[in-house]
Amino acid sequence: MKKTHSGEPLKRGTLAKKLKCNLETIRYYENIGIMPQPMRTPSGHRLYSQSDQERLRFILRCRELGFSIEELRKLLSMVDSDGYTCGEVYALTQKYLHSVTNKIADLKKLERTLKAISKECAGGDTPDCPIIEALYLD
Amino acid sequence: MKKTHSGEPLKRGTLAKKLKCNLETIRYYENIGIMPQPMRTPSGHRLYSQSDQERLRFILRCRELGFSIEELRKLLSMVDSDGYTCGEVYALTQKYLHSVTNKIADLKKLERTLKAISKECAGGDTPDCPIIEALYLD
DNA sequence: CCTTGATCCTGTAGTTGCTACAGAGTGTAT
DNA sequence: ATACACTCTGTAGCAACTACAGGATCAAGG
Repeated sequence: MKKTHSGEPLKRGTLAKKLKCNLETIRYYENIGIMPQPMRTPSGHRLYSQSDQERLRFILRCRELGFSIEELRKLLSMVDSDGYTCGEVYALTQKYLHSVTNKIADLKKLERTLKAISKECAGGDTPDCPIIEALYLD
Repeated sequence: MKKTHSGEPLKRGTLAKKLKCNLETIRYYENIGIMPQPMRTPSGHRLYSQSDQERLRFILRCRELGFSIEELRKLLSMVDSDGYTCGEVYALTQKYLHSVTNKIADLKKLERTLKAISKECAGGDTPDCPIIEALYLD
């Protein structure tokens, strides 16, 4: 058992466990170019530095917040160029926030519809369910 | 120009236009077995009967409501067996309604987070955006 | 030192729910 | 007759992963 100092480079599996993501996801992010090619041990195993780890955490957080990979790419290119301004990031975030707000509205409408069509139906043993009818008929 | 009586079987393209879905989607639903194999003209063109049309509309509506294909399969198998009870349909609907309600809650949380991290940021010309920092740092 | 089992490597195929082609065969309007 | 729209088939592509196969390498126990 090796003692792990924090700040030490980690292998793929260890990093995946630490950040609670799938092992293959990390390689996937490398393939699509949003994670850098990490250092390798002499035998070819990947080694993720502290800053690699931070970048992955950033990516995972953004994904968790629901940013698409393309939106993430934009965000990352701002970060990478180090030439972003607050305004640019704000604009991207607001645009995304907007889509989230819209999605909520859509889902609420859907919720209302589902509640409405299932209200008639107490869930008894009878066939001729009003839910099916609501969906099936004109 | 041929006069179209309502109730007449339609070809794929016409049905797609009528129900406002993509042409290929109909064939896809046939391939995965949720639409029946329709009649064919002597030369092999698909012809959709009135009941085919109703079934497709049912499918499209359920999809629009966000039911997954698997959930839809269950719903359809109930309809097809004609042996469903109100209770079964109700259970499926409630389960799905639950997932919708959860999704709304998740998105609202996300909305709050996005608003919170973008509040600090007025959108000026300065680098060092608090949004990036909120996502990047520990 | 050697073996065993965990971990790593690569490339590729599968997932969901479509959508879009290519290349060939029809249908229809003028 | 010819042009053009439509249809047919199988297959490939999309997002964003996830899972595999078949092989190399590493770490720990005996």
